[in-house]
Amino acid sequence: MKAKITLKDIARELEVSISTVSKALKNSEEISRDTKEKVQAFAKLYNYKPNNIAISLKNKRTKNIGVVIPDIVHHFFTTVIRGIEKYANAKGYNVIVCLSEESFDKEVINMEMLANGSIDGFIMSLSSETQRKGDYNHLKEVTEQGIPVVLFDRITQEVECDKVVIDDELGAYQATKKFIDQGKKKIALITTDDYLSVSKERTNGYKKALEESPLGINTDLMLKMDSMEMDEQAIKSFLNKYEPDAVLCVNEIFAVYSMRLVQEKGLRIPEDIAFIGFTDGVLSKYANPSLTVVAQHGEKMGEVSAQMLIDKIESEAEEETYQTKILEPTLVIRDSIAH
Amino acid sequence: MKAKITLKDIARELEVSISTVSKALKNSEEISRDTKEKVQAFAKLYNYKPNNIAISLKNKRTKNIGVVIPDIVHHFFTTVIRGIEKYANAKGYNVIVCLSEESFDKEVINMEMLANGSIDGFIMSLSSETQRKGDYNHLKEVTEQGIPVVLFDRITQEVECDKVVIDDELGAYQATKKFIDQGKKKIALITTDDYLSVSKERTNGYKKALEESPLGINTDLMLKMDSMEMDEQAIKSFLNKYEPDAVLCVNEIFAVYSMRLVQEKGLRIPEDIAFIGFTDGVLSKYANPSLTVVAQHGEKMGEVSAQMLIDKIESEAEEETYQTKILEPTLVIRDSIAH
DNA sequence: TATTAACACTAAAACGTTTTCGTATTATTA
DNA sequence: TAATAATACGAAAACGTTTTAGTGTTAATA
Repeated sequence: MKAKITLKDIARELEVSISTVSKALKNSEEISRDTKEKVQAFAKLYNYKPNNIAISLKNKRTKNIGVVIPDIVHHFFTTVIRGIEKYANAKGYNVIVCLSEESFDKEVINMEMLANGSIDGFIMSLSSETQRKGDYNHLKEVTEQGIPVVLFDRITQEVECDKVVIDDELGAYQATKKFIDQGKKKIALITTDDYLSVSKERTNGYKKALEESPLGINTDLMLKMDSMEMDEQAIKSFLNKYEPDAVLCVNEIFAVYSMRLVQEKGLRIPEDIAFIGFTDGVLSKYANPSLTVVAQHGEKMGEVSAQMLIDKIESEAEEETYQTKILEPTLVIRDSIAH
Repeated sequence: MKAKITLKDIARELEVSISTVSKALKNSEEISRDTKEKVQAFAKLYNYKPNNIAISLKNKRTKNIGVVIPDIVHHFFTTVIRGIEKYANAKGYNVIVCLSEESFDKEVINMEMLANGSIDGFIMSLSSETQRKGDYNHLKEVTEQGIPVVLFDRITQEVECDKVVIDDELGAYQATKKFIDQGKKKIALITTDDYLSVSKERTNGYKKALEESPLGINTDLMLKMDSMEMDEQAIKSFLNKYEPDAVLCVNEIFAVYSMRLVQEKGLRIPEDIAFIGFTDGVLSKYANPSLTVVAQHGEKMGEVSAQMLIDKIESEAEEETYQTKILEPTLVIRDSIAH
């Protein structure tokens, strides 16, 4: 086992001072060519690499980004992480991932753990419990300490920081409009409770499109699930009772499961009943029929978030100006609707 | 913006030395009750939290774990991360996630980046390129430095370290056996090239089961794809040409896609042709029909990996003894086979 | 020849902790 | 009363860097 070599070791071996070694490795003008060559050769030979922790302590920059998300076993979040990782890595940053598991307490604990010097900034999406409680003090404390934060997807207006969202309302609006244009008459919505910012937006878009149309809003056709978890029975009885000819679902799973239910009843997709979901994950692609979805471009979202955060981290200026970036969703047309 | 308070700040305010503050906060016997109360009250008031970086530098422990995986947009890896995160977090460790994107170079760069003090140990699964090249010097260097490594799932025997795998051979064996017992006669395998350790094991299990049966091995019935990526045409012509009555696939996607193909041809699942896949992800659960799979228990694998790693990190002893844990897969029976 | 400039290098502080060792003050014992 | 022990605290080193402010030597200038 060969331990890592330090500046001190090199200095001792070469009988120069630590500062000389440090400067020589940085190719400083102050050091003679001879010494530089000697030091650099030695460093290379013994594979010297500066200790990240020491550097972090010195310049109060860790080159780490903290990412706090509710759940990692979710295609959308997973693509966001990939986007963050891609951009951050290119900029020399590492990504520390913490999962809140939709719990307020875990979110708080994770943030506190990281806020004590471990990271230069946060990228996060709020847990459902946090959004339900509406308690954002942990976020406020962090921003007050001067640690930059970027919120994405599940955001709140109560914290002043950079934000990245997709236009969920627009996505739902476009999807609903599509149904209307295709002559669907009983357009249903399967969503979750409004405490999730995204569900709310999507519901708004759905309503808006219907309001603008001759169809108008029929609240009977709106099913609100208690959580993102599947309640198979609720969906089953809803579909049987109201027999919609089009269904917009706020995620993939609701949609795919609903498709299976109506297929078992002998209905044809999309002729008898059409489906559009949210999130362009594996499920949509490989479902039978494949599912038309409002794509959220998670990877793009991750990249944008990382870019905004790193810009803030690296900007000297202490500007207190924050922006919200709104990404446009796209409708990915597949076989669950006519085309 | 209120900056973080340090020991020095408290010492100055309270007109005591830094050491006194440090000890007081640790409730040291050396310090008088009066002073301790004073210091602790002050610290609480100003929300003092020790700086992680300084502590890391001091005791050469970062309480960070580096996780290097080929891809995060994969249900299996995602569940492993969750398992790691869960265990690590409970032990006070953070998880730094790096993606190799199946690239050897990225794997090397990521490891080098983290190995310079940022982490106390690695948990990783090899990129396909690394397995193909068979170059494990980056791993060897790290272990030689005394940094503990745990390899999971995609492992190699050429590096001495702890390992966690599921018994892929057994999983494939059991699945194939299931087909045989159900009277299937033309049992096909859709796999990838053997450079992936897991594909190899699974192929072995498939062969073993057939060898033991009257059916024997028919290499015509084994389709090797070039990579984990879908090649729809290859699968299509394979299924059309050999018309198997049972198919074992090394992942979900191959299976779900194949099921759709045969359904389009009018075959009934599982009567005419049955399917079993690997990885118990969302696809299997929501496919139509739902897919029987060999579950890999990713979360368990993550937990076990984290436990092995943290044990090594925290064990004083410099024992050079490594173990390989083999987890048993389970067959999750769903509608793609008779039952 | 005396002064200045250029060169090549070193000492030391700083980042924020922890910890060992030392010491002044008071209390206890012989 | 003198020696010793207990108490409560501080100084300083250490972790591995970076960087500022010197410093001694040689070369160039007046």
